[in-house]
Amino acid sequence: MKIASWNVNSLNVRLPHLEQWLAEFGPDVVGIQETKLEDHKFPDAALAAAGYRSVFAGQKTYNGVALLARGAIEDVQIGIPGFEDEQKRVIAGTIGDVRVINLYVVNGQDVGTDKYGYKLRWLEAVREWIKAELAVYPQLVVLGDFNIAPDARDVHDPEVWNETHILTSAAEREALQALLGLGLHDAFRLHNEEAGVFSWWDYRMAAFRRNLGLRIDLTLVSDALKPRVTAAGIDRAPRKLERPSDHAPAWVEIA
DNA sequence: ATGGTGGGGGACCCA
Repeated sequence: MKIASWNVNSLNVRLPHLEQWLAEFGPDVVGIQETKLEDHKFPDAALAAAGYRSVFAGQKTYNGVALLARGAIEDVQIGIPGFEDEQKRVIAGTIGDVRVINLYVVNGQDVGTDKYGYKLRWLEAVREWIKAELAVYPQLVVLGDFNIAPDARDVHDPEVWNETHILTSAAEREALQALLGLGLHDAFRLHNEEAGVFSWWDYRMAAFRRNLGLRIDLTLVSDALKPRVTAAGIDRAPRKLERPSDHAPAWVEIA
C-alpha cells in the first residue's frame, strides 16, 4: 500500500490538483495539511467520487488536516490528547492494520520567537502522545509537514540553513531525533542516501526551477513496519503544474 | 537571508 503526505496550501484552490494526483499516483492513504477549510466546506463528496473516504479537522484561513483512504478510517483522533490547541494540526486514524498520524507541525517563524517556543512545546506534546500510540498501535506511520529538515542533505544550502535557522535549528532537529528515538524511521532514508531531494520550494526566486528547496515533508515508520517498507520518495509532478502548492507529496510503499 | 510569491480575505497574517 502507498501512503503519502501532501501539504496542499489550500484545498479549495488545489482540489483539481489533488483529484488529478489521486488518479495518477493512486495512493491508498493520504495525509493532507493546510486545507484552510472549515469542516462544512470540506469537499468530501468530490473525494468520494474519486474513490476516497475522508476525515478532516479544519478551520478558516489557517492550518487544517485531513486523512483520505480507499478503505474505512477507524478510531479517528483529532488533536493531541491533553494538549489544548485551537489550531487544527493533527488527525489520526486506523486503516486496515496500520495506524496513521498526520501532522502539520508548527512552522515557528524564527528561532527565539513566541511561535518557536510554541513549536518546541507542541513537538514535546506530540512526542509524548506518539509514545503512547506506539504502545497501542505498533504498526504506525507518522507523516506530515514536519517543518524540520532532518540533516544537511535535506537543504539546498547548509550554510544558510544552519543550527541557528528556523526549520534546521539545533533544538528542532533534536526534537525530531527524540521522536525517531521512540522507534520511528525516516522512510525516505531507508532507500535513498542522496542529498538534494526536496519536498518544498519557496514560491519566490524561481526556487523550484533552481531546486532551492528543503525536505521537510516526511513519512516515518515504526520498527514493526520498517521491514515492510519497499520504497519511499517524493513525487515532484504536482509541483510542476500551473498554480501549484509549494509542497510536493512525500510517499512510502509498504508491502 | 530577504521578501522578488502565494493563500486568505479584504488590512495584514502566515508561510
